[in-house]
Amino acid sequence: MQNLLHNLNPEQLAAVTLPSQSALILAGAGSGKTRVLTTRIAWLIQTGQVSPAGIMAVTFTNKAAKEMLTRLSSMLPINTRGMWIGTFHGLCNRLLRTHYKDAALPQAFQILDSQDQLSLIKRMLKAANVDDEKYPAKNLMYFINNAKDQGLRAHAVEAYDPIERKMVELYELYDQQCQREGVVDFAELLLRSYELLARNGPLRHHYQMRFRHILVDEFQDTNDLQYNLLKLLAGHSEEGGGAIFAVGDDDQSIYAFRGANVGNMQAFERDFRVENLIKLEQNYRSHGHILDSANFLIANNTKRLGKNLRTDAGQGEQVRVYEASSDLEEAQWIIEESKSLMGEGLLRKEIAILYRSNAQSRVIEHALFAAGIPYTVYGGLRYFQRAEVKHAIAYLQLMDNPHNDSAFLRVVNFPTRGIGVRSIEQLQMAADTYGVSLFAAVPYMTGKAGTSLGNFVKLVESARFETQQLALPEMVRVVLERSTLLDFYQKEKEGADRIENLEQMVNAATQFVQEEGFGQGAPAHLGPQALPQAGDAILNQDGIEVFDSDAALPTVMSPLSAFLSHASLEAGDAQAQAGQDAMQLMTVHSAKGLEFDAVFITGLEEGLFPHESSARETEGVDEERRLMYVAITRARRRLYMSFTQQRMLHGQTRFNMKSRFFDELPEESLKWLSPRVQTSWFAGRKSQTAWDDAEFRNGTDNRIAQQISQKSANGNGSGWRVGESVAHAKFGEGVIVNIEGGAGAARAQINFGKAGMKVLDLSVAKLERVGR
DNA sequence: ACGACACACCTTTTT
DNA sequence: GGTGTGTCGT
Repeated sequence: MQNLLHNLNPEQLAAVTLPSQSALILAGAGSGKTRVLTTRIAWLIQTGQVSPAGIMAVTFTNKAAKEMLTRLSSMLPINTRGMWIGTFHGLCNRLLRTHYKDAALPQAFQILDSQDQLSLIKRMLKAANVDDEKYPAKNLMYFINNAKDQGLRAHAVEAYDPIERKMVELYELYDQQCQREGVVDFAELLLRSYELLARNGPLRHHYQMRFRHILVDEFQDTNDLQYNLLKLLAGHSEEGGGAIFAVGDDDQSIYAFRGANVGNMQAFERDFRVENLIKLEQNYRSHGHILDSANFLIANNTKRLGKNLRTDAGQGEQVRVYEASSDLEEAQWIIEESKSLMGEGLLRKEIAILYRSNAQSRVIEHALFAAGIPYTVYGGLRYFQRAEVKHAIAYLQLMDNPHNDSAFLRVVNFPTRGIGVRSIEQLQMAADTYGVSLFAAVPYMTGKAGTSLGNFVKLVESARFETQQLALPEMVRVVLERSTLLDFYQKEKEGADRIENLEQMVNAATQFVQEEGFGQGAPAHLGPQALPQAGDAILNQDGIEVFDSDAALPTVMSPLSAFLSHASLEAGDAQAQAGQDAMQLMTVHSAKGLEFDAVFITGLEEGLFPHESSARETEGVDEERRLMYVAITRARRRLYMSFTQQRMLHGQTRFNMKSRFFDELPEESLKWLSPRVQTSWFAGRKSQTAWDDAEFRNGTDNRIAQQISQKSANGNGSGWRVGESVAHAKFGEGVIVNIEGGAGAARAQINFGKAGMKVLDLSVAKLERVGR
């Protein structure tokens, strides 16, 4: 035990060893939050306060769950299998699989990912003859998911106008369709679990008694439904329910747009009468100037629980700020700075380039590519989302649950087998009239269409029959061949990668079977536990029946069903250029939870960061500021910030002012690098030794050349320059967007931000240069 | 059934 | 600017 608690600071130690009551841990960035969470679990078990089966730990991502399991098993020599550690969705899946009957789901229910959900909605709208101009599928999807995230079924949604009433109606229809197909969307996993526990007293009681300790990571990201589900699981303390150990950071709440409710932290304090609020403010990550910047900035937010990070590391270096003339030049600057960082011995993978929106990555990628620097971009297409993989999965889905219409439509004519849109239309009509799935409607079809559709059905059924006795990996292999997917891509010119991905699926299945214990022997159990396990309860009329051996697992769930839910819940990594030392490009959102020696925060401009669409909402800018806070706190030793005068976005050149966040940072922690470009772009360029002319001419983009001509055109007698920052007595600070007319009669269009866009006569208006 | 073209979209993301 | 989707013509 000494070992476990060794090296914890006083606050961490206090948190880890709290009594068995609900507690809120306010854990700042880099304060060792995961360590506290896992040590708490280990300590509870080691001191005999709880058995592994009494632990539930919830995270938001599979990555976080895995990390927790890995660390835990290195701390304790115990089988983590009895614990429920996983994502909200993963654990809800486990619950629903175990109690599928009570949840009114078919045993082989399948999970729709967002793509499938959207296609189901589109299909439904078409079948119901709904005007998709008036009710776009995406809006409806948003509407439905929002309602579900708040725990509302269609009948409970309040509609205030005819449009909303119709949406509610379609929501109801959607749920019916899902039920018919035996599929659930992501939000449904949670809502169905909530309803199951809310309605089923004995079951609720069972789990309340079982989970003595529920630990929640990133609590600030919970939505209303997740919070209510936790409340239900923990029960009231008077009833002797378990304790919730919530760890979160209100300053890092950046997911309000997807329903997260920071208010849950205060609600939790109130609802659970939290007596133990512990703040972890000791930061083990960043140097002083970086931390000062973060603290200074976030102090501008009201409505905080209040927290100030401190570090024992020295002040370190100042934050370096750079004003670029354009997005291209910004990219070039990043490359020069990175090169010198690497010259200092920094690994490429220790350098991160962050941006607010994905669209910004292109210019940077382009420049990195031209400079021959290896890089990886986060947020690409995941393994299980690739078209060819989804096709193969669809065949497997049909074998496990033929009523999944999304799967049916995806592959009924892929590879092509002469089943056209007409046949599908007819089949759809038949399915509608008889109220059955497309698969089940096939026997009603006659003629040529009937024959070809019948053959498809036969294909699926024979594949299912033939693979019944096979282990999952072999089953996958057979399906790849029987579906003729492999043949199809063999003939494709660019099919090599796709074939490789398909073959990769056999490996994925092998690995899955091993990790989840469907094979023989005791598995090394590290995967997130999305499945019912030995020790989980099944409730029947007589009471509670408990699995006592792994042998009981297959009766709850076939390996195939398990694998399919794994594929939906864990989309897999984006293309893993594993092991490669490459610079890291990502949005600020996806950087959350990561850390790097050096970080570039780019595009710090009004309208971009903070993003213009956030300015309208009252809470919007606060969330942008938290986002900036997250960005700053990613850096260990070196932090760079940049903004540009001119940027190409959505095919248009925009002139933005520097971000308001610069005014919220401590001046003494910033080091403004002198801009290369001020009065003359060309002169500025020439002074840069790093840019030789060859590089310039073969450069990343000939837009640079265009800029020169533009500059010289504008750099006429007016004395002012497009992109230049100016100050006006009444309108405040602004940026020159355009200059019209010649010397003497020049007028400038100026973006004053809050004061709006103005056109001023340069010979009259009193403008001052804002230079750095 | 497939390729060509027009058109709309464009903040952030996990499950 | 770029991508992805939808419709049309062959």
